[in-house]
Amino acid sequence: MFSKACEYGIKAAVYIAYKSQTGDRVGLGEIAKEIKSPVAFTAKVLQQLTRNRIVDSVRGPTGGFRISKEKAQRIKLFKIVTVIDGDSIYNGCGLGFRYCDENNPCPIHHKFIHIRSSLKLMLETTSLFDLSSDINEGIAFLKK
Amino acid sequence: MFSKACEYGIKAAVYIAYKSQTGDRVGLGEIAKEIKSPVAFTAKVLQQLTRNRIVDSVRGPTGGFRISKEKAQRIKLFKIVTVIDGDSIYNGCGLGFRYCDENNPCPIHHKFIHIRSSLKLMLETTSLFDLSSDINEGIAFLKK
DNA sequence: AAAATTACGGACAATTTTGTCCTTTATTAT
DNA sequence: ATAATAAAGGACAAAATTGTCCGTAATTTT
Repeated sequence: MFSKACEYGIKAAVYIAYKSQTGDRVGLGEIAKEIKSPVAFTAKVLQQLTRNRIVDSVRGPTGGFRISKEKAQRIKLFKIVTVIDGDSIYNGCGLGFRYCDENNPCPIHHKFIHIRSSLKLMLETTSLFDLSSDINEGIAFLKK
Repeated sequence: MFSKACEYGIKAAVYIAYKSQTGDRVGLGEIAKEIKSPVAFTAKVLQQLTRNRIVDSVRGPTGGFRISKEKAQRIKLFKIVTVIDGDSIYNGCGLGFRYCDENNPCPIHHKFIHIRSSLKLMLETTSLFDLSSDINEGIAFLKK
């Protein structure tokens, strides 16, 4: 479904949002450990998120990553997925055709359209804040 | 969503089902040309479909691939996808966790469960016959 | 000012996926 | 029987994705 990079990106962002509640920043090392991801690779993904202003980073001691509560509420999964994986998951044709639409549908176009739009809607309506709250309340987990 | 191999597999199977209506077999060359896929790579995919008895192949002159009408009605997309890509699309966790379920959900588990199950249902209920009929009637296309 | 810490960024390596080439095997037509 | 045809299958190659290493830049502490 999503690339590994995107999976790490989502997990990292959720963890950062979760830890940012106390106000202080989280370091790369802690993030990678908590979401069980390769450190250097996670660093690359976080760079993407930083460049796209999804997370906010500061170098040096006491530095690290952070996402304000307001931002966590505003940023939706949609944004992260689009930045890392592009729009093909929710916009692309199920069979990979470049030009596939209502007027020129591939064989599975109509079967797929509902699934893709509900996926898109879910991504568009799920905020980092929603997800980090679930971690907070012990409803969801980032490990195991 | 699906791998390239799986996309080619679905297209090839639909085309074979479509051409099998007249009774005669289709060769690899024609299939690859019609679905615009790399010939040798498509051959590998067709071998998988053949080994799993999704299509039926015969070597030598007048040989080629075929799918009987009965089989086209019986074979669902689900089978093809599972054989080529495995079950991770409809069974796997959205964030790639090995153990993610109702009792130990990842942050997006509940958001995803509906999408995954409707994808699975769609794959389970769409037969090759359905798809090839649409080609037949000019409702859907395999090219462009 | 110097040292320590942490993200940034470039280059490189491993793995997986995608794609090619060529020989072998089965089948049919001559 | 022999030649021709078409799929099967193994080995190899290219590209994309995933992952590592190491020096640089920014920031804070001493």
